[in-house]
Amino acid sequence: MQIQSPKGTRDILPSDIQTWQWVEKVARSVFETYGYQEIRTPIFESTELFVRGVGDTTDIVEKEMYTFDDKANRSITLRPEGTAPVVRAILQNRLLEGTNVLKLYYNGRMYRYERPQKGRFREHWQVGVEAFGAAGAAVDAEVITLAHHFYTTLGFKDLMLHLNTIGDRACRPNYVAELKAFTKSRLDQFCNECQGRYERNPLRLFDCKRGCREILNEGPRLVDYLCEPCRHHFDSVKRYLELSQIDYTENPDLVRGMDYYSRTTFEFTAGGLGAQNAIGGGGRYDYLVEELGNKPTPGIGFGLGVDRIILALEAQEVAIPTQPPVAVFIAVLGDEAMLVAFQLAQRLRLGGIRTELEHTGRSLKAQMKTANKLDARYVVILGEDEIRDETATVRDMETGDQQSIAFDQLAEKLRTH
RNA sequence: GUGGGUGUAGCUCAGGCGGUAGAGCGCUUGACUGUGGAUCAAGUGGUCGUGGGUUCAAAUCCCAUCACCCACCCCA
Repeated sequence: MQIQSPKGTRDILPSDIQTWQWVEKVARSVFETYGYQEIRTPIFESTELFVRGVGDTTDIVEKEMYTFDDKANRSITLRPEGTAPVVRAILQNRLLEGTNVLKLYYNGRMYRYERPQKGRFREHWQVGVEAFGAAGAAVDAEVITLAHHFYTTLGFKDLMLHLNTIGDRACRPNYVAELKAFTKSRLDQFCNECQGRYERNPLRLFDCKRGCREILNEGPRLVDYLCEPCRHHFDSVKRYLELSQIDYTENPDLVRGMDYYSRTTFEFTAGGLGAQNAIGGGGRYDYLVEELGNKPTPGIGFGLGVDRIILALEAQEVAIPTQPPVAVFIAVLGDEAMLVAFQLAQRLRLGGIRTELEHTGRSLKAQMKTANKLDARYVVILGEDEIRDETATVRDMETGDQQSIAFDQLAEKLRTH
């Protein structure tokens, strides 16, 4: 039996790599434009970080983590998300000390033990940003603007922004209590799963894709329970977005999967992805730093799924800038020519020209075919005549023109093209 | 964890009423003794996912198993 990659993992092949590199390049470039610096954290962490950070009643922690004991019986978990590790890192390295606002971005693989489907993998790539130290609504809007900037730079056509607020410590408990009371009186009308949600995390009732959501239309609305500061914060975020001319839909159902969120939550969805259509999301987490043992520090961030973004770009047929793998192909005829070709190739490469040469000694016709398939702009032909005259025959594959160029001028001539 | 679908050549897929395995693309070679993209021709290529059963005979029927895909759950 052939050994296969583990379920839910996959190889990113050379034929796809330019798309990946492009998405990563755009992310870096946009994030740095907004003043973010990269941070890299370990791919595994102490299990406790996620239990405390993400929340022990969340699905991620309850059933989706890759957790194991190391040889010294420490409980280790492959990171399922990026925010908690970043918070751990800034606390451990005292990055908040002496800093006003700290802006970081990351790019890495995340691990969740879930049943794979379209746009969902056990190993997936996320890029994200985190901003610490600013409590004002302008930062919320800035992060959302950054995300929007990123998606539109990539060329997304079919993009939607969903926006919500989930209140804070002052007002959310009141609302949750009302919601529970409302739900309890008609619990028998809810599906089995929602009855479980009622126990564990009532806000998740809004996630139900069956009929239960209907029942809640009659129930209490979070917007009616927001405290004054939360209401004002939300209004400000919306005003900033309107100033930036970013369209959004208020979506009161948007409750995110981690316990650490407060106030603003948002999510971007894209067409062409099937059921898993969220290509990024985030929110404010003003209590997370405190939860992980430091003095209270406001924070907000968002993460985007690279795998899904690439699927959506393909579905939306967005053109991706690519370059041919080689610029110059050296066609070689005979063993003598090979000795010369090897040296010439090295000279071109030292000159920064992407160069490939024939390694299997086929007919010139076959070599031309290969050069064509590689989309090389030039073919340098080396046979007996060329060796004798120390002059290469250079063919422009676009125009079909051919000329003779002395060996010692080759690098310079080809570079200027 | 639950449901449905699919596994045949490197890739995309036919064949399915049991009777020695097919196409297109790719790759190699040739038509064109040192010149690509087009055309034509020849060649290359498969323990028909795996194991078992029925049968004179199984890619085809039956059972089991594995893998992948899609959906639920949840999320990126």
